[in-house]
Amino acid sequence: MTDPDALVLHVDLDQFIAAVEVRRRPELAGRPVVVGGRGDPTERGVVATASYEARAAGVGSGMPLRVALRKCPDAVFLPVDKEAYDAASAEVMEVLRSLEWGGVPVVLEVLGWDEAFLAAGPGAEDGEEPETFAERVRQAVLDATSLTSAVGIGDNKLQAKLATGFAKQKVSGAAAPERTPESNVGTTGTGVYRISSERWYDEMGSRPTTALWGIGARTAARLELLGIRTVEELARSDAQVLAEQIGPTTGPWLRRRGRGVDPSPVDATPWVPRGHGREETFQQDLADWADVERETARIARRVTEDVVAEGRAVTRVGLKIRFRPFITLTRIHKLAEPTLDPDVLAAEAVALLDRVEKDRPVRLLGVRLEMVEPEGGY
DNA sequence: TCTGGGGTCCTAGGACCC
DNA sequence: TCTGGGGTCCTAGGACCC
Repeated sequence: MTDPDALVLHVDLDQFIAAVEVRRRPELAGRPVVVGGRGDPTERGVVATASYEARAAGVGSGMPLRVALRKCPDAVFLPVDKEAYDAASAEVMEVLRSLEWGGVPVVLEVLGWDEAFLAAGPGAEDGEEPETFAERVRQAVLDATSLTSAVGIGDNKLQAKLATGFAKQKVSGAAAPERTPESNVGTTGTGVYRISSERWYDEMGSRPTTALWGIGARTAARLELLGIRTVEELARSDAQVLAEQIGPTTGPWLRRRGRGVDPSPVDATPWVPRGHGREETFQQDLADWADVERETARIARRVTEDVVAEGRAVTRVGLKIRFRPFITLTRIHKLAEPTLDPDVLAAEAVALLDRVEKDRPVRLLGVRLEMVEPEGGY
């Protein structure tokens, strides 16, 4: 019998941003939709999400909007509407939070707009199989929000998260690229996938290390220098060498990833932000330093509003500046006294500009404000 | 065709103190 | 006069994720 205590589910909404846009504009269904920037594909900006139809034309997230326009001239381009996605996300999370598994409320860890981990709550009773529960999760979200999702099941968060990726391949993957998630609604067994510790190496062993959650191209390249290319090679690697070459914390962590081990619990503690920031890429580079100072102060005041809403004073002020062509610097300063005074914070941000060379046109400016730790810690 | 924006966490190195 | 080393704070940058 399956012990639900040992299991983790990961829920991931399909094409969340594009799906939210199509949901409120049904006439867009079936059309290529690209969401990004201010919705003008001739401006500087990149694709946040592309619908399946746009993906079929070669549009992918992170791609400059101008490139997306060239690849898919028929696409509908829409601006990023954060408030709409916040609201839709809250709808989804409320549905998930209300679910019971084994007769008790689930433990829900929200991971972003469109992702969450679920675990059985304390005292849950054995009974409903995880695959059955996973289908119930998808159906509940669909019924309440009209949004489709995939669910991964694993013995821990790492496995569940990776399983969701496989579930999505089953829905929209290479074998049937023309299928949409909608065509699978109601069909049992699609959009759900399970990985287990017993099957870990069968599923993951021969895949490149980048297939793991938390290993990107840079880390994969470093591992390759040590002769480690696949997940199984990472799992079998010398712990000593990894700790020496990669670091005493990150080395062992990477090796655990390779072995499919992830001891981190599903944690329902609400997220408390460390800070807030805003950055802006200008449509035209700023050549006049007076403009740079004015824009820095403006952004700093804007971020101050976000922080004031949080109610915790600022301890550190950070500046990010990107020059032409694409040279990025950061400067940060710890304040003598925590404050929420907009004038002080704007002045601190502008003062950081004196710590960079003022000799090139500015492409981007960003201000980040870090807050004092809340009472009781994070 | 130039390469977004909002976050977090880790590491390395310098300064400073004991 | 020289030397070693540990601990902590601070900053800059790297890496990753959604």
